[in-house]
Amino acid sequence: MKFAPSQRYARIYRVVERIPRGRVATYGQVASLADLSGQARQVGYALHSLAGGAKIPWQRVINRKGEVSPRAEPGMERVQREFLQQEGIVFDERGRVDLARWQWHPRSAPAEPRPPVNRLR
DNA sequence: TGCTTGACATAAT
DNA sequence: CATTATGCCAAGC
Repeated sequence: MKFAPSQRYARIYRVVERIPRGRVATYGQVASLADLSGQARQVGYALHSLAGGAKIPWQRVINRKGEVSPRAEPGMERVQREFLQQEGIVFDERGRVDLARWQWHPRSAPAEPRPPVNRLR
């Protein structure tokens, strides 16, 4: 499905807003949920254009490897990690999040292949 | 207008 | 694992 540029960002923001506290989603996942599958890059671009005053929980979107994506401003990367840690998300010694454990799985989402969930902690 | 970049993802090597 | 190539498309120059 293709959408007008103006609607693309709106759809992305709508999805990101639904990510609950203490969970994360990947760029590709957000793209899919916004009916923009395959356009993960646009998600990052959309969030980049916020980077400031918005009420959108941009910090909950990370990349597929479970890491906070590197930015132009190195400081922001650290800020994002701290935000997530405040929400209770745990980073391993390599600075990565275990997606199997922390990734958001919306119930109404179209089936997406995911690894078995380890409910330890 | 056309070319290059970039908060990405995936498959191939 | 890491590197490379390709698809995506909005912004910036």
